[in-house]
Amino acid sequence: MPELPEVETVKNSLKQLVLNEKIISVNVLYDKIIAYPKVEEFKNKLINQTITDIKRRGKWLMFELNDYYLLSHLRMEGKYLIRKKEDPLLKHEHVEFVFKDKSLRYKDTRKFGKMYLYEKENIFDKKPLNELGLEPWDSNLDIDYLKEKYKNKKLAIKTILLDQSIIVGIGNIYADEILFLSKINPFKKANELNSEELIQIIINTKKTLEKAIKLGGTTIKSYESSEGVHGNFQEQLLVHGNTSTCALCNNKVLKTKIGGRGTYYCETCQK
DNA sequence: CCAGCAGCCTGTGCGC
DNA sequence: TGCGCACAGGCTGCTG
Repeated sequence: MPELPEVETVKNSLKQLVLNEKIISVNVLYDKIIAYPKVEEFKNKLINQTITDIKRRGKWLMFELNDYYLLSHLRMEGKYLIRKKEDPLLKHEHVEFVFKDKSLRYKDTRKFGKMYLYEKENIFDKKPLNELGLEPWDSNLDIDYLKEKYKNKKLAIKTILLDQSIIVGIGNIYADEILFLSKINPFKKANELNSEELIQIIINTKKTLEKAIKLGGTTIKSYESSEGVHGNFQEQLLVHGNTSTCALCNNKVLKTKIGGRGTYYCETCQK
C-alpha cells in the first residue's frame, strides 16, 4: 500500500493503535529492511522508547519517539499489523515491536521496505528525507516551481510525476489518474508542457490525492484486504487498470509501458 | 549529467 | 495439473 493516500491512511490508523505505547523489545528477522543503523544498534536504541506521535512525509511514515525518529517506507507491499504479543511471527512478518500487552508487526511479502532510525534533530536534513520535493498541498507548488523543475527534463511526464524530488507522494496509479484528468498524454516530455497543462497537473494532483485520502486510499489486490488497511478509491479509478473503454469518449483505454511501469491512458482524450 | 534497464523479492495469473 | 513467463501500488545503482 504505497502511495501518499495509503500511507496517510496507515498513519492515521496506527495513531489510534500505538500512540503512547512503550517499546519493550524489538525483533528483526530480515536484516536488509533496516537501512540504518546496524540491526543491533537499531534494536538497542529502540528499547524503552515511547511512540509520542506518528507523522508522514511523502511516502515515509515517521514514528516520533522520545529521542529518535523511526522512518519507515512501505515500498510495494509493506504493511503494519497489531497482534497479541504471544502470537508467533507469521510468514512475511519481518520486524516486530513489542509493547506491554500487544505487538506491532511489519509485514512485507517482497521485502522491499526500508527503515531508518535517527536522532530527532535535523531529521529533514538527513538521508531519506533530505531530497524530497514539495507535498502536494504546499503553497510553493505553483507553475513557476514546476517550470523550473521540468526545465531540463526530457523524460515522459508520466515518469517525472513519479520523481519524489519534485512532488512527493504520487505513485504509478495516481500518476495515470492525474494525467487522465489533466488530458495530458503520458508520453509527452515534461519540458514541453505549457502553462495550462502545468496548472492542470497541480489542480488534479491535489484533487486526486485528497479524494483518495477521504476514501482511505486504494486497495487493488483483493486477497490482501482481509488484514491491514482497506481503502475504497479503486472504485473511482478512471484509467488505471481500466481494461474496457474511456469514461469520456468510449474509446478503448490503452495499456503501455513507460519507464518500466505499466501505464493506462486514453489516446483520444489525452493529447 | 542523462536515459535505460537490471536488480531487489515473492506471489499470482495467464497461456500453453 | 504443471511450467514458464509477465507482471505487481517503489526505488537504487549500474551502464553506456
